[in-house]
Amino acid sequence: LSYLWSKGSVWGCLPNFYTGERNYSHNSPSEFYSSLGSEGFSIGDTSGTDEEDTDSAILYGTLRGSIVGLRYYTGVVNNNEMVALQREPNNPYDKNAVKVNNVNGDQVGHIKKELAAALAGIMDNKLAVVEGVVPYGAKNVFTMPVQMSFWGREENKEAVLDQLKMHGFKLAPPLKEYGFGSKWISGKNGPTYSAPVHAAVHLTAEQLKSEFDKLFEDLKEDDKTCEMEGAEAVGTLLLPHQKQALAWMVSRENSNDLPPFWEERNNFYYNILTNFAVKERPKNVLGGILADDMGLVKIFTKFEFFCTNCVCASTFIQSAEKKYSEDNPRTTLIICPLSVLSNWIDQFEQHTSQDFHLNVYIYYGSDRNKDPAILSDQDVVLTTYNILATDYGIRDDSPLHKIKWLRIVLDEGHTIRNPNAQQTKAVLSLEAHRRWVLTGTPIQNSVKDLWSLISFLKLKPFTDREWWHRTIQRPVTMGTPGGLRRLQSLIKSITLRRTKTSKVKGKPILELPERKVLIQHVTLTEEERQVYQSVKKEGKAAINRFFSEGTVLAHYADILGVLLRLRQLCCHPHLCTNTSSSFSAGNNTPEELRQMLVTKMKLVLSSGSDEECAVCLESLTLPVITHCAHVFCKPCIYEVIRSEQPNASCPLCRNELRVEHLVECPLEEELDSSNGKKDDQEWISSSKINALMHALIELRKENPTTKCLVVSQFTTFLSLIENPLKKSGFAFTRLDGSMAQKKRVEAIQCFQSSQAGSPTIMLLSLKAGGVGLNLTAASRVFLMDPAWNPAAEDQCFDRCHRLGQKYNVIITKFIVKDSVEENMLKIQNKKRELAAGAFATKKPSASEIKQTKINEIKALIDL
DNA sequence: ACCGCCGGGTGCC
DNA sequence: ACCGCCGGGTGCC
Repeated sequence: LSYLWSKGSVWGCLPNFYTGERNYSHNSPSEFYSSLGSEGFSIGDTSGTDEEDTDSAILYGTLRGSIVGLRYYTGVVNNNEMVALQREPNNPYDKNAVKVNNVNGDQVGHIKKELAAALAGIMDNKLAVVEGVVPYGAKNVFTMPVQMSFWGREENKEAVLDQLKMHGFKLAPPLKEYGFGSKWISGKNGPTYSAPVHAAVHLTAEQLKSEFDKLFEDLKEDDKTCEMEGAEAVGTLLLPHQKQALAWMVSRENSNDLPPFWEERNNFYYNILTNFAVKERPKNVLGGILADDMGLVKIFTKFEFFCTNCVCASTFIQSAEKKYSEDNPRTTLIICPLSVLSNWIDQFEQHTSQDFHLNVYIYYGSDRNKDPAILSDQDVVLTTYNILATDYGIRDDSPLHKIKWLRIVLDEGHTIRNPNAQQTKAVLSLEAHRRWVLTGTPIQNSVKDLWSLISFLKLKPFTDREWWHRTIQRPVTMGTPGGLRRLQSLIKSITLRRTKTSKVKGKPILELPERKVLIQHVTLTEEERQVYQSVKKEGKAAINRFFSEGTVLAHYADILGVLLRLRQLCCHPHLCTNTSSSFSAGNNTPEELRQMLVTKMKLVLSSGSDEECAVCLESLTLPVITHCAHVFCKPCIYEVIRSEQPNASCPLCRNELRVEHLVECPLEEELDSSNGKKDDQEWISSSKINALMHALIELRKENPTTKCLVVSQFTTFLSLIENPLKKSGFAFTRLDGSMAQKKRVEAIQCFQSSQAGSPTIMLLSLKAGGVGLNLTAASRVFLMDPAWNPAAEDQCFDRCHRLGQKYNVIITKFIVKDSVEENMLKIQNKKRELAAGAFATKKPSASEIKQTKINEIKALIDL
């Protein structure tokens, strides 16, 4: 039958199939694996094809086949061992070739050609994923049997069965025990049935979520309760749970244990999930995951750890006599989001003493030194995910990828949870002896989120997505018995989890005072209301027009602009100075067009709406704007253009896309929406300022030493608030994103001081500083304007509601009645519900994200 | 004998 | 591979 196949006559209905002209790429098994159902997928495509949706795959059935040509290859397998089936379209003898690899990636043989002819089309068209297990006969010299399972989406099932039938094959119903343990049900297929059953019952999202919550909390931490003193060189006192963490981390870095799921059996090392065996002892991860939601503890612990283990491992302090080399590197690479970079810098500065000094190089900014020799001569190199991805992605000159590091620390490690994001690829291709992940939320949406982290830790065999998926992810999401237990034992062996509610020896490690959130409604004056209503009326009319024209997405930036102006008007009339609307789309000069696009991009970036890149679905790396006014990461959109050439189109609106049309954001400028300050304008108050001042003065009467944070997203608003603070004699300080590092540290120290006369108020911009920012001197927070994302608010509140807070924390949110702010509160609540119930639900596609945003816009402006 | 049968050479895709 | 397949040697009983 195979000749029919290769002539393509049977497949006339499938375009571009086996014409012999197509360029096949050598997909690795994992690439193939992850791309199930993704052929033809394009972002923004609403046809329903879902990227990488391996979760919804069902088992079509199984088929027994044979692996031939064993004697030509070195790869060996055991009975019941899993094998990977991989297409080999460029095989000179048979373009249908399917090769068989063992878990280690060594080739075992090929699928017999008649069967390969049937599989090739199924695999190339991604109609099904075919997985193999060698049931027995592993010692055979020339051939061995292989039990294959076919997985795919429901709608492809018929096509798969048809194609197999055409080649004279028929699937047998699934074997229940497939892929688990060694209990194989006979080698015979028995009678065949026309309708294979689905393999397992799915857990409900709720069940999964509760199982998952338990996953981390149930860990028996017997081995994680030894304490260890910090190195003398670091003269900081450690709390008991910090000492425990330190001891655990040091032991992890010097671990001799077998990695999880490996056992020693008569001089071989067996992986009990895949049944793979090797002679050499598999290395354990030297490192692990610190899933710790206590920002401060985290900062200190990681620093203490760093220094202490440098001493313990004799890799640093006594290093003067030691020769560094590729095998004995010196440098720890720390990668973090930009928002916490300054915390790390602070930490290193604060802990530098005469006795203990680290060479820290901050690999950031356009003048960063790209000489690998310089970098590998540091003790610490600090950089951000964006810098790493930029170096790695666009030009091919990433010095960070030319060095084998002593240790890599990923701060906020969940940043890399998307395996397709540039940042993730850049991180996964770094080399190091020891690896750490710091994250408060190792699992954000589903088990999938863990793969990048596990892969980063180089835990075999999970670095290959096929084995991760077959042994962990699918058993968990399909609710296969034991699946969760597997995941739990994996997590347990490499993770230290401490939360605010964790207990050590029966005692909570942290007892935090209460935290209360109050909402204070504010009514605008008649005058303010008039301005607000007129701007709203105008904006609503424009947005209505966009809806009726169907151009909402094209005017996304304009709409954010309208909402921004309304939010500003709720705070103070002077915030809304940039009233020049960009609705006009006349015949502009290229320079005017460029300026307009830059303005739009800045608007999107500064609107506080947490824009994501629709390609990688992460926050924007090196934002660029297209001619159609959509903003993406530069590496992401370049990739889109490259892969779709010569005629690339915008992932969001399908308009023409060209590299030369992309406009970059002028870098590192302060992205404040309220530019063009008008200092000459006479100061006036506003309803919100009045409400704030009233509250502050009342508070001062009650207790003059109480310290407050006054938080806003608009730094200009903070400036306007300075005036009445001065007039009423308040001592205050200020912290916002535009301040130089030194000034920030000063402001924080000054505010945290308990000395008489120290400032009682800090004007704080919502996103200033990262998780590590410690403002526990404050026990009151006034949030002047609501944020789009409730998590941003919570993170801000946690800056004072954390270890070290002695008083109950009261947070007051000012919300203007009958305004966009009230609607924002509703959306916040929805987001909270969504976040709580979102576990195991599918990640929304780019178009779904935009649709959600459109719905939000409607709700916000009362449409 | 344009067969059958024998036994040696050979062997993935 | 203790197979299948190939192609050369061979040929009544």
